[in-house]
Amino acid sequence: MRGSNKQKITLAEVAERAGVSRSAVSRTFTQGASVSNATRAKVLSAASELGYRPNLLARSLSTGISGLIGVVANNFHNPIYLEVFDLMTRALQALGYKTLLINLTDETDPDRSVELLNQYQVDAVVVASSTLPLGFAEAFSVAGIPTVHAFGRDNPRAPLDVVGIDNVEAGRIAARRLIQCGYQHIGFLGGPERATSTRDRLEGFLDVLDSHPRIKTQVEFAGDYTFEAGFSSMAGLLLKQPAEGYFCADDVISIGAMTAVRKSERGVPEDIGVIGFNNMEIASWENIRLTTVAQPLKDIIDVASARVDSALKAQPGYQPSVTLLPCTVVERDTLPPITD
Amino acid sequence: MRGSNKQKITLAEVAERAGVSRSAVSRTFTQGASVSNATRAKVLSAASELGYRPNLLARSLSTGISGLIGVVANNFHNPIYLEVFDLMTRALQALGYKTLLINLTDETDPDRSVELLNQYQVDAVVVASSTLPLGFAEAFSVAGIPTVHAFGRDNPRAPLDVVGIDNVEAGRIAARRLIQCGYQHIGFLGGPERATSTRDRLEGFLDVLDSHPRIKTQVEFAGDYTFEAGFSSMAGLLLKQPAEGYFCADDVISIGAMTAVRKSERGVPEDIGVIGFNNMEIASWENIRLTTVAQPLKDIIDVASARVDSALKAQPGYQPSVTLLPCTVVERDTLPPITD
DNA sequence: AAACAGATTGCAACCGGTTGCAAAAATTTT
DNA sequence: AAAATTTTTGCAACCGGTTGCAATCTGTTT
Repeated sequence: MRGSNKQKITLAEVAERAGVSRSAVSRTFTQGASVSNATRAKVLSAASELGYRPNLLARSLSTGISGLIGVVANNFHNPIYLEVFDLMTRALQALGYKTLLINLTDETDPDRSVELLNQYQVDAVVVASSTLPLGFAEAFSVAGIPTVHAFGRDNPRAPLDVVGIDNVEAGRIAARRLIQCGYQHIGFLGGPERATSTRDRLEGFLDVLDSHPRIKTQVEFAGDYTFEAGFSSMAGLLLKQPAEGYFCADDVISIGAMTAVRKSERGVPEDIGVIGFNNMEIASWENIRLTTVAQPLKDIIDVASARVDSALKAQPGYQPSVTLLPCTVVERDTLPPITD
Repeated sequence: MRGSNKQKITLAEVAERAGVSRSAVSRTFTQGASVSNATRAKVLSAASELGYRPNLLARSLSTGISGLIGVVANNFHNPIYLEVFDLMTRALQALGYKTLLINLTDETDPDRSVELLNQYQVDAVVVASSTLPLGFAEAFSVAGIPTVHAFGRDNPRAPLDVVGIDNVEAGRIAARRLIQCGYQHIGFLGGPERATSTRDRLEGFLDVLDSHPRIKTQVEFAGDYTFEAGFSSMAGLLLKQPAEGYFCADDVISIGAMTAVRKSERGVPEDIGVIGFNNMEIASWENIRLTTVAQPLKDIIDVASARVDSALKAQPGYQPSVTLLPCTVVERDTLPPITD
């Protein structure tokens, strides 16, 4: 007895059962269409007896609206993205959209992605990545797909909606916090050198340090957002002349770096202070307690999904905008307490 | 100059340009349809000049195949799911499917999910969760949607495709490994008590220990797959009479537990040994080096997606099957080396 | 009661594809 | 070269909805 394979019931069947036209049925299921209460009632009861559900794909054919939002990602190793997916799917679902999750890890050709998104008639796409080449978001936008770039940055080449953090300011915040510790030698241990997020943070970082000419600065890049990269970069630094405190590009890198420091018989924060980035869950663990710069994840997602929504309901004159949200430092135990 | 809003081009336009019928165009874009090379060539060139891409949603209307696979999840806090999503999207994409990611965190009513999946005409759904109530997978299957439950277990109530690990055997493996350490008092620090995965592992665990009546056993449940839960459960255990070695339900719980142990001035593995579960990336970190039971994530996903594929191409007599893959322990530094 | 406005309804065309069928064309057989 | 067969092609209907338009049905207004 293989499951009661429910036939899909269609509009026409409901119409017949309710003794009305197909239009009537359609209208009772579309917002703001004109149906009398009498027929609506007939239709509704027929529909529920039959268990009718409109076929949204068929509907999309006439309306041109699929309700599908492409969520494009290429970094499935940074744990914050799990939270991003959680928040994003829920936000989109709450607005009545569905998430088409596109993994671009293996993809290098923007046009192929455009094709893919187009074939599925996504209404919009949100690029959730700070590492995807800008060409992708650009290509989506040029192809006429409303695009919002979450965790992105202003891109003068293509005007598109951007929601992210102010990485330059984040770099400044970290630099100021390290200066507050009284350090005379401060290090920047960045992520991949080419990533714009890395470059922006470095810019802000150096910006602040420029006005403190006495403080020595050191700049280094971990190739990767991994423990291993943080560990080995720091191990290398320790062989030379390490700084007194480091701003690391990421919490995972920070933990790798801290592990290297401690392995060398030095203490964190006694000998070397560390401030991380992202405020991942792990940063709060009792055995880590990493002082770190937090990005307002939920806000970013909320703004991004609201932006999608309004881009879709937009008037012809819709202009994309860029929103950069501020970061905050969350104090824990890997920097010495502030000496004021 | 707002992006060159490409109009979508349709079959009809290509047909006109190529000077053939719409059917001819359709046929050149469908596998195994009958078109002469001559017309195929004409169509193809017209199509590429115009930049035509078939609208897959429209196609799905006639073919009844949407190419959409619902991936249903409800646990966005366990880092392994990030890897699951990565592997799953890539596997599905490689087979030509698209992933509709459905977040059921807030959902308690199976029927509503069925409705949602049905409205989008998903061809199949893979439930990627060991904690989603069985009623969901069951409801999908009953509604006639081919369902494969990844990370699930055999469910006698509804015959559906299951791919997961043998949790009972995993419990046995962990127990045997702890016994090898020569411990006379062994503990099971499980996840949520109601979860079937917890219960299955406990069953296997006790199964092995039953044949070692001299060994004392202790059973405790962390309410949650979190650091905090592991930490506080272990802290509680330490106040009483802790066992010599513990099998923890999860790597994160393990790390919480280890942290509690160390905070109490005891050593891991000298005083208390720990074996975890999942082999998450973090388990291999230099400062953790957790001995743990690994589940074959990639294999599970590969089998699950292959199962989806074959369920869709299946002959009428298709029978769902359950596949339970074996786990292996990966040795690191939180259990004393095996004394043989 | 007649004239009018507004609300409701069904018809039919359309969204962008697929596909059974019969006619036309190309190829093979006799 | 005619007949038989196979391949290719276009017509038209269909997938499951939506929607402009004109016709019908209400309820008002005078």
